Amino acid sequence: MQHFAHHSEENYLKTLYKLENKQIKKVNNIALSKALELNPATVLEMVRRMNERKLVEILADKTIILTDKGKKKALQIVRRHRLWEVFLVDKLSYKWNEVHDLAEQLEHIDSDDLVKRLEVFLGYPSVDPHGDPIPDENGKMKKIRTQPLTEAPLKKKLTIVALGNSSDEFLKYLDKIGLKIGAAVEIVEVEDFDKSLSISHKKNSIILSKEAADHLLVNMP
Amino acid sequence: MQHFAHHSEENYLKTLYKLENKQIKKVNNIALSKALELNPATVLEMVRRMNERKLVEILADKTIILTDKGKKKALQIVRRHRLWEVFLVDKLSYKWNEVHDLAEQLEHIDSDDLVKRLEVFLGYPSVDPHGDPIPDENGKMKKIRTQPLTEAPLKKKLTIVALGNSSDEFLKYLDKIGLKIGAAVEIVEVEDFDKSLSISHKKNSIILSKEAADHLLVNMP
DNA sequence: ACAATTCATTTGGGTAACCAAATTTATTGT
DNA sequence: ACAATAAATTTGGTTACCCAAATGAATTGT
Repeated sequence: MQHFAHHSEENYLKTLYKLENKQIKKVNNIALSKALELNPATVLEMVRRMNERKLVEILADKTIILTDKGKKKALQIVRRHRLWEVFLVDKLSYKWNEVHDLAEQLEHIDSDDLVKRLEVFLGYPSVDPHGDPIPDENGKMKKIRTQPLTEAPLKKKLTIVALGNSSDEFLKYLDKIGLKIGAAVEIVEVEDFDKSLSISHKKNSIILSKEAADHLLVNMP
Repeated sequence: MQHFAHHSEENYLKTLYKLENKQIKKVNNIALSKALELNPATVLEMVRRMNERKLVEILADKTIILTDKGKKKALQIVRRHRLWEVFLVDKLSYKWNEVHDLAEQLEHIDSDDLVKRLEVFLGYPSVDPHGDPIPDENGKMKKIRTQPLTEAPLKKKLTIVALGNSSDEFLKYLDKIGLKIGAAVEIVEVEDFDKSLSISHKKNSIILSKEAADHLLVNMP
């Protein structure tokens, strides 16, 4: 009955992966500590252990980077996290913005077979409820190119693939007007005056402010 | 990012609950240690902590028993475990005998809401894949009375509700002859010579040895 | 009854994660 | 260049679990 192998380590890997991909700056001990909301001493200790396990490298300037091995593991966690999110939303009727903490727990369940079966059960989803792509078993992930709806071409079929803002207010607003990730839309017209957009969605016409449209990310072929 | 509150404690509670219900003997430190596969010193320490938390009582003769509070918590874990088992079998196509370890992990996911939604999603199952009843939110559980098929009455509609043996071989055998938990059967005849049974199932006739029938538990009204 | 066995308990350790506070080592603005 | 700032590191803890081995207490077979 041994519980959880390196539960924490997985959090470090995932956070490191996210920081490497999202930030411009190098990831140092302080940055990682802040992201993990842990004490720098704690993080330093852990990073050293992970270095010994060949999961990270510590460069001369103290930058912390994932090794290939670390990256692979990190992508596995990301994969689990996103698949569980799909499960929670598609099967248990959670909202997009409610699933993060639960997925954070579920991602640590240790079984590749389970994850594989989950993927099959969910019908091989390619993106999670936030529109982020789901890595395959080998950690390969399609880079999805997106653009804000405000920059997309008129009269083209577009799909909302992600949100630039996941605040409660925004999600509720989208709920109200009937839009969600995966929705097929088409820009009908842009109002010169205030840049508001008139779009069509399921035969309905919806008017969006420039601000709202800016946070709707659509596919870019 | 604080992980898991009292992950171990949940294992102690569940194990204690099972021992109290399955065993005739009083549960002492040694018995609990053996069941948990942990050192007696470890268990003693933990049991004391749980005593302080009012989850268990330590009687004068050193018997360890769950308090009402402890029992309630234990039943919650049992509920989670069994619901996850249903999920794994019904939705992810696992076999009855493959799900225990995974459910052991999943049962620690900390969210009552998730468990509730899971229950709804699974259609309010009343028993897990092994035929054990699933407690409701308040810990109430129907006691299912069972009897071996060998002791059940002839020519009555019976349902296989549990197995007296969960070995791989037995499960494979059942698979082969088309029987599983939930199956409706009826005893047609008992052979005097070797006590083998002829039963009907889905319009087919199946011959079972006494030994096999002994391990098939059916409902007892 | 009493030696043998079993159980309970104590003692002394161990590991994985965590922290605060002090210290050392850059880095940086003037 | 050099004081101020920031980052890295060290030191000395903590908690939750876990163990082996020694000791003490209770039970049991003969």
